[in-house]
Amino acid sequence: MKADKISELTTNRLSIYLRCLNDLAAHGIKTISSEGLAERFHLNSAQIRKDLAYFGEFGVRGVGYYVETLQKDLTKILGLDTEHRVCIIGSGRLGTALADYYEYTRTNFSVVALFDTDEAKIGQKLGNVQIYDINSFAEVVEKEGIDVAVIAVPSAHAQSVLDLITSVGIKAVMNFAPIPLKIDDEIKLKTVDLTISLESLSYFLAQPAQETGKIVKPIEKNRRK
Amino acid sequence: MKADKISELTTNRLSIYLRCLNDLAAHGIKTISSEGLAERFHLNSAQIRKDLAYFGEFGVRGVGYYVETLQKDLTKILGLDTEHRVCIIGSGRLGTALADYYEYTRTNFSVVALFDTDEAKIGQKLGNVQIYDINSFAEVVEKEGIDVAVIAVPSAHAQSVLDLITSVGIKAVMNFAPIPLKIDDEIKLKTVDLTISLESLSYFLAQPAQETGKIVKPIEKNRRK
DNA sequence: TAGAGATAGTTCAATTTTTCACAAATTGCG
DNA sequence: CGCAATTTGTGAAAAATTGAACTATCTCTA
Repeated sequence: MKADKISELTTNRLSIYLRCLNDLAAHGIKTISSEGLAERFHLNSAQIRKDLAYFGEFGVRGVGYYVETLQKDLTKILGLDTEHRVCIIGSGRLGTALADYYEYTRTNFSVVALFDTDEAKIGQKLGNVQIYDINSFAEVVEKEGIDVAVIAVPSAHAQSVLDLITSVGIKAVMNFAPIPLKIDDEIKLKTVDLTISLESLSYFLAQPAQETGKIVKPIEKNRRK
Repeated sequence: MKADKISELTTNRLSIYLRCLNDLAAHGIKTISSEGLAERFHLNSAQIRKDLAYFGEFGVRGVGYYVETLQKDLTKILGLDTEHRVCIIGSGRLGTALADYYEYTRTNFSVVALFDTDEAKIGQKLGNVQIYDINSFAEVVEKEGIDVAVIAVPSAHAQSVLDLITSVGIKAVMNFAPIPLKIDDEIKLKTVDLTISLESLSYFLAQPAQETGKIVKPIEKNRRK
């Protein structure tokens, strides 16, 4: 199949497939068909085949996919075989929790710096990660070879932090501030919005108990005061 | 407009609009047009109008939307005017960080219980939230009037925890375990996958520096061993 | 109070994403 | 070896989502 622009929905699913394969491998399973994968993990087999087909031919007709081989292929496709150095801007509750979390779940990303504006925090360490003054951002990024930034500051400061991040040439950014940010085309910004997630549940709970996502009465029209 | 099935993409955007309105209100702005909202927050004006139109007529032609009124309407639509009681299953790093985070960011959700299997943790308190034995799940849910559950356990246990949650009648679940879960139709499961988010950045960084999301060489075909 | 200007609500077209269904390829058995 | 059983990869249909264009409505000014 043509390897053109790949949708983010597709790459997100590749992440999921990889974790499913890890699970299968841990259970000693050697080969799996798309149908088998779909059944075990509540996925759609046609979608699995199509997603994989964007990147090459990994399967063997009549057999399925070799778990171990596909694991390796996906790892490579997702770039999980190269290391990245991450900084987190904002060493508040969320920032420190993230530093902790990412430290703990060993991945190819390692947190090498935290940044803050708070005099009381600057100079301290969280685990073995130094908290730096945000004013020294450019030089620390340079010195530490940082290529990924995580925004964990209050919404009001998120845009200016993003501008700072892009100004030093970092191209991959993860944002936890629940506000839309303006980005340049060449930047990859991934927003995780814990607020939306909760409000999504809130909306669901506010609906009369029927199927998910039905609405009943439209609210009456506003008029000029 | 017809108020039929509302897409989750739409309700997610309502959350975003609400935060934009909060921002505007904080700046003392009284009215805003869809175009104005779109420009300030990098959104699409047609989409804003359409999303809102699913729920009623909130705007005044020739004027726009009244910030304060629309805030109230969206708050109501999203069910943010009613309180919900949340439990978090898994009091490890992630679980405690989430308890902390949700406690801190005052919303209409309050964390009222943590659950764990670890004897050392059971009976302790995190802030003023009790850590309970997972074996007493049903009775604590009943006693505390819990209607929302958060899964913050390792992937391997996520499905059985979800089954437990649904067995006691909880309908809204937030899942942080990075594995696909099987759910009943009447349950609302919202997964936040911090792993996917990172791997998404990893994929981006693995691509040759062009536009976002291009792929270059398909991997060669597998053959039977 | 009539007309110009602004802007919401709606319809329709374009795009993206998912799903279906089938031809092509591979294996294993008789 | 040849045929039945599998299962992939893919083209095309269907569904969902987005975006643009149009119409209706409201305000304000003269």
